[in-house]
Amino acid sequence: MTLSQEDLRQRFRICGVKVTPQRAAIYQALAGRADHPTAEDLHRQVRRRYPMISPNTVYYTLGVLKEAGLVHEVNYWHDRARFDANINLHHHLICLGCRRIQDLSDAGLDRLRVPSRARAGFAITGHRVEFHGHCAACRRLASPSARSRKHT
Amino acid sequence: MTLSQEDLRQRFRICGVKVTPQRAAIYQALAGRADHPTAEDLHRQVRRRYPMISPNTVYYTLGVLKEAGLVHEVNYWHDRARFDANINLHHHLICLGCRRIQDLSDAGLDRLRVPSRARAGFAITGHRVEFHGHCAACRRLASPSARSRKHT
DNA sequence: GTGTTACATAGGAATCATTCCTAACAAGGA
DNA sequence: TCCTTGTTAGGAATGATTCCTATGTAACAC
Repeated sequence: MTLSQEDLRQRFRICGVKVTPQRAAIYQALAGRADHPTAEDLHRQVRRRYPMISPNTVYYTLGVLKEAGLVHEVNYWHDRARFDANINLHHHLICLGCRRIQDLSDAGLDRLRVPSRARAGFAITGHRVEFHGHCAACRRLASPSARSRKHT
Repeated sequence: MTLSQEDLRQRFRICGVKVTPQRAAIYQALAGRADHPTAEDLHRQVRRRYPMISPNTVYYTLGVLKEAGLVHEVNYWHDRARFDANINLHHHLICLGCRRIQDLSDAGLDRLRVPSRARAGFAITGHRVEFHGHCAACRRLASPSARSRKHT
């Protein structure tokens, strides 16, 4: 899903993000893919057009775009593995403030189904719902600046 | 939720995992917490009892327990950040074989709610559903050994 | 036009979670 | 007791990401 240069400029302008050739290339590369590439994937791809582009610029740019809401990071907290001894089906409340993860059990959520035509040959073995928001403690602080700059 | 030593032994035996003091301590530490600690968190905690325990042992043990199904890793693919230019609410089909992530749009899933009493003061701002399974391509391979040893 | 400011970029070093490698160790069976 | 196999600790290696810094560049005054 490639964008016209003009659409891209406008989209960036609305979000207050300066347009540069590198940024446009990174965004276009991401928008043109149906999967969910890593920074390295994007770097490899963009490098074909801009051989001098550094991984650094890709990371920096993705940070800027994320901050501006133009792109999303698919996997929150990719930075460290987190473990759980509760192996029963359950779901998670993820606090965007303190990054803590609480368990949530809900029979309704356990029963989710999606129409098979939407799954395109995908054989589903399990699922999990994650809710994002702010826990009681973080809401009490009520300071918007408390939202960590990292990871959304 | 601490376990009696006997319960733990039995649980491990059922899954074919050898019991050692370190393993018991790591599992108990994990089972005793309501949040979802990292390997480092667990190491710090277990170290109070076993000052000589190495981070390495914690990683190795968590790997063994995960393999045996005694613990779960909460965040799949924590190892790399993955990005998405599609900022509309949508959900994901995650292939456990090739680790690819497909988008899934479904109005029903967009409307999920959980009973407020289950949320315990948590203010929800968004949610996302992830389905795990095997994509058409990986099913065609149909080789159970294709499931990567890493990351479940 | 020139200076100033602010942000972009590239390159290299640094960080840090995780894995790899290896040697010492422990338990169970022959 | 010897062998085998899996466990542990320590240290080195890896690799994604961040930090630091110098240079580049665009906009904006002066």
